[in-house]
Amino acid sequence: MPLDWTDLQHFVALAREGTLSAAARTLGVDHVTVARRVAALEQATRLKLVDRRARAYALTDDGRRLVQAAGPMEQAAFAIERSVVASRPGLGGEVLVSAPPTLANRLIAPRLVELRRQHPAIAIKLIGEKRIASLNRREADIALRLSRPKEQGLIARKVGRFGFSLYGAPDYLKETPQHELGFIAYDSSMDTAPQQQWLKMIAGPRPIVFQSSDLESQAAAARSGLGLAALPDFLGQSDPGLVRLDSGGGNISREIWLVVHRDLRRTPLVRAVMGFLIGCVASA
Amino acid sequence: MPLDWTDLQHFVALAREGTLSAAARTLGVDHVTVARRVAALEQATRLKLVDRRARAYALTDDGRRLVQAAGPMEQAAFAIERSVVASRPGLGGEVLVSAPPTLANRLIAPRLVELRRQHPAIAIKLIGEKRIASLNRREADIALRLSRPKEQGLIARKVGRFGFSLYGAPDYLKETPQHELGFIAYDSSMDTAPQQQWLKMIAGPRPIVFQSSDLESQAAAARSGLGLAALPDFLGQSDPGLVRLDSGGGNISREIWLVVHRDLRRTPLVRAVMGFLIGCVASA
DNA sequence: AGCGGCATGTGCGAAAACTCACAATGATTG
DNA sequence: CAATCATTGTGAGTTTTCGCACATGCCGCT
Repeated sequence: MPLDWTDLQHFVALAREGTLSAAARTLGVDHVTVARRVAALEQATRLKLVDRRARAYALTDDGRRLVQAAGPMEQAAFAIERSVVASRPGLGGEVLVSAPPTLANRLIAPRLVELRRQHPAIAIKLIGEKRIASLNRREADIALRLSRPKEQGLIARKVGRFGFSLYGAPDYLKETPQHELGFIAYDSSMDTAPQQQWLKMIAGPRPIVFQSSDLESQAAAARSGLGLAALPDFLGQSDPGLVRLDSGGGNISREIWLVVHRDLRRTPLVRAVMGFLIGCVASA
Repeated sequence: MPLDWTDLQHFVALAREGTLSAAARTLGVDHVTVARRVAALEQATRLKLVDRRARAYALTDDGRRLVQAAGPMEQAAFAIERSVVASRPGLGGEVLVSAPPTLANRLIAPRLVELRRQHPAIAIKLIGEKRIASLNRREADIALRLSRPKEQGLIARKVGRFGFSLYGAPDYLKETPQHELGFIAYDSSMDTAPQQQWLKMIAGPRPIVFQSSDLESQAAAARSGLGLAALPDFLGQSDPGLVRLDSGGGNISREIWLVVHRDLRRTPLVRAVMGFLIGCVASA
């Protein structure tokens, strides 16, 4: 009798995520279940697949071979999930949308009511995470990204652009001389982002007084008079507690890319949501 | 959360086998389980995948699409099973061998004891069926066939040849004039087999007095004096109750092919069994 | 060095899945 | 046309599987 495919599924998830807990999260089960199913697979194959180490599991040679053989199976499983979504008739069902947090909160979320009015049966699940969701693994059906993705099988389309400017509280700007201005930046994990490098260039020798991974926090800090933050114009312009400062040092802008998997691009449901998203970012 | 792979496995089995019962047999579960898992898959995908008809299930359009998408997944699963077998270390474990019934009974089974003496840890599961087992689906690890297979990924090697001759009981041959001889043949499902066509050519207008799908039955009938049967020489020669008749009309012989999947050909365990099988048929 | 976060292992209770046995239905065959 | 075979459907009982809660252990940070 054949191997249990669920055992394989759990094992592949463990191999990809590295830990029982992470694998359990992606599978929507308890970590104990993952451990049990992997043990079951080891017994069914009579192979030792993992070394139980303290903090994380390590695959044995046999385990690596099995994962390699199982890679195509997982890809096929993802293709099936996409096929299921693509088969959904009409304009009803759940669509997973991934977008950078600020885009999600400021441009999309406020206008979801419009979509719901037009297509009451569409339920959007909006994932506002900085981590780029994998469309291949169907962590999302549609994604908004700030750069063109390079992955296989994905269709990307430039749908908008927005500029960054320096924003601060009006009182702060009035009271503070140019050379004493403080700056608000991303944390160092974003050092490679263009807007971060642009901000640091503008700041020059002047101090960075606050770092946050979250743009909303930076905006709030700027609003309270802590310093200047590089914010998207769609965020800064609409905030009555902030004014735009002409930085003098040129401006920077980023593109917005709409990304969808090839398998889903013709699905009515997905197309409807894509149209809605384009409307959201066109105004930026 | 992702689809349950076991649901997919059961659905694919149902689609391939056509009935709940047959799918349940290949999966080693009860037919109720297959029905329940397919229902679960329908609920998870929110698609109607099968039409419950009286005698057998019929796939809907969505079901067919899903099966098509799942085909690669099943292929990958079979590849994994082969990979598991190929990973087995040393000369121990179970090997599934498929061979035509007579070859299995007469050439292989009597010599299994030799293999067991040489490699005590090898357990052979010998499947003596006329139906050709699929090596791709891992219904068998090694197969002996009477013709070269055309399937992808399989390695075939000619390992022997055996001739057919007419055999009958000595008394029957002495007492019966040539033109009154009766013949013993396969049933009509084997009409395309060369030995069957050869027998009918020899028989000419003379009657076929008995048909059986089983060579052993034909031999037994011939032994009892019912008529002449076309038997492999390795079978007829070793039977003291039968004598070979020079048919005059030329002879016929069939090749024996040893077939193994490419993924398994280098596995020590499989190689050992292959060597044993070659030894079995070389004497034919 | 102490502490917080994250990961794994264990025991138990609850829930779900599976098997078994039997009934019903429809197709095929003599 | 009856009978038989194979399949699907239903209900009951039992096994198994799963999730929760807690304990333990390791790493990184202060």
